[in-house]
Amino acid sequence: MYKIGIFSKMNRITVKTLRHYDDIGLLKPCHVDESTGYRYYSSDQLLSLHRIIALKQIGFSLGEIIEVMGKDISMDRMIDYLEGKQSAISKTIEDEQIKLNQVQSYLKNLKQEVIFIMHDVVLKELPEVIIASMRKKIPNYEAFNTIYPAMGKYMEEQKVKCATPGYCFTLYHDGEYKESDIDVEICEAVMDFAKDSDDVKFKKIDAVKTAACVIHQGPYSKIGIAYGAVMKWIEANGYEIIGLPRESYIDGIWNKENPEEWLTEIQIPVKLK
Amino acid sequence: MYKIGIFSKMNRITVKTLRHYDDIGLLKPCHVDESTGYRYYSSDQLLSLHRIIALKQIGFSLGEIIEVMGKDISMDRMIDYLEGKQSAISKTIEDEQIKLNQVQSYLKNLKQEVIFIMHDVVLKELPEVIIASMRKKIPNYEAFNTIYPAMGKYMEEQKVKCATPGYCFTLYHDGEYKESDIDVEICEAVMDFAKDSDDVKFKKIDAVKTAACVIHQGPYSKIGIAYGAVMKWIEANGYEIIGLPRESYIDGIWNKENPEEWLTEIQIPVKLK
DNA sequence: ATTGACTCTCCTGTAACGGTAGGATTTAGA
DNA sequence: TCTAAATCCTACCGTTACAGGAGAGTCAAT
Repeated sequence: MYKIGIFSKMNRITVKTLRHYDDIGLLKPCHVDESTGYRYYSSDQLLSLHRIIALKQIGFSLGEIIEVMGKDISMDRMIDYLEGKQSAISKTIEDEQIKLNQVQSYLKNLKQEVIFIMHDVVLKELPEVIIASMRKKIPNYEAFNTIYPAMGKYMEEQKVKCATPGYCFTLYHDGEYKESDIDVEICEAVMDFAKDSDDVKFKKIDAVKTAACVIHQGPYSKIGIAYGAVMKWIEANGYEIIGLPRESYIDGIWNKENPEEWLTEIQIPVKLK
Repeated sequence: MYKIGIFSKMNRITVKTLRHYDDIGLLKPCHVDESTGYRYYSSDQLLSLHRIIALKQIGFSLGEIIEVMGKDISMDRMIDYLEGKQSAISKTIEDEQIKLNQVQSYLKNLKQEVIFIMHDVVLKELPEVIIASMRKKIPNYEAFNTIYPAMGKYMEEQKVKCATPGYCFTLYHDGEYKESDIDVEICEAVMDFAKDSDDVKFKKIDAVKTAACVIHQGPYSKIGIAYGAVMKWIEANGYEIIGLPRESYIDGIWNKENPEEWLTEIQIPVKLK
């Protein structure tokens, strides 16, 4: 029969921890003095404690340890538990590996000192949405000024409600950068389907599990820098592009006078290579 | 100016989280209505939020994010931070890899069903201690009965105090298992140095950073099973032995009549290969 | 009897929110 | 214009596995 201090030293575990295990019912002392409340442990309990520590080392939570130690657990059940742990651990390793890549690409960027305005790349999910879309070949970028109003007008006529928050983006269908005859599709998230017109079509687009996103601040003429940053990031972090990039408009001519304040988010569907 | 709900949807982040960031001063809404307390965000803040999410994704704590975003942090400082993260992440990956190995070796054991009594292997540190030791060649295992009392007697004469908790163990110096002429060293942790005798020597032994430990319950004749279990574990988990195994006596003839209740801990200094 | 080493319970704090309660406000539809 | 639904607010508790500390009681040796 050992007092708590000595028992704690025998196992290189703190007194606090032993008391905690008592509190939660994981390891009750074999005897507690009624008048003083002193806890007394026996050497048998070293075995239990040993087991507890072993399970903790392989990532079991205390709750799980109570479960597997409390009742005589069947071997199959134990195997299930362990296999659960196995995949959980594998997952964390993968996740940490992804983080590590990201940190390293940040470091590389910072050290190269090429870009002073950092573009923070974030991975996020894009939900499924219903969109009104209009695909056109336009002669040049100026022509945006004509097609956006056209779609807006049609939607107003049809009393189509836009989604909240607004989500309005452009897809570029050309494989390459072009300055003329650009094949663009402008899209706006809506609440529900409506009648298609010759120009405006309604369709549902699937959710995107992972998209690499950056925000570009400033006029569209400088958006190339942001594109460059994401592309570099995607390359550096071992992802590949699996869909058309979206240019989502947050702030622009419609609500901000100063082009330096315009905000656009580039969203590129990706997956790990 | 967006209300919290819409702003949360724009970023796929919960309202709770935004309120939390407000509370801790990480991202204050650009305007708060004085009478209603309603929070209003501007699209500028998307940029900040984006950055916050990016930093979180690479493992920054909110506290750290406040630091790096609050004041204009120098690039060198940022590099320091990132390098810190880098090594932290590498460390977790290593640790998780170790866990994974352990889980897998458990699974292998369980599925083979060879051993029904599980031996839980625990890694722990062994502290530096001063010991009284007596190294002898003994003709057979029976002879332990003679040498232990001999050392005990000398220590009593010299009024040497044993350490608390008691730590008494045997080192086997033979490379191989032998049944006769066994080269053993019996050791007992003491409080301080004392005068050496011909037989009994005092010395300090270094701490062991990592030792693989199992507890064996039962008579010494069956301790081989426990040895087998640790050895197998060490092999399976990619460790190698870097010192003499210690057999530490917890319960034995001196306090338990029934040999089935005896407890012995095997401690083997190891390191990752 | 005193001192110092242990021990006890109880309370608070950690990180990053999630859940819920109870009440105020805004918006949409009738 | 009225009501109901949606949205918002603050405030408090719960999560994990303990650590730290306060204040008080206990034990062994001098």
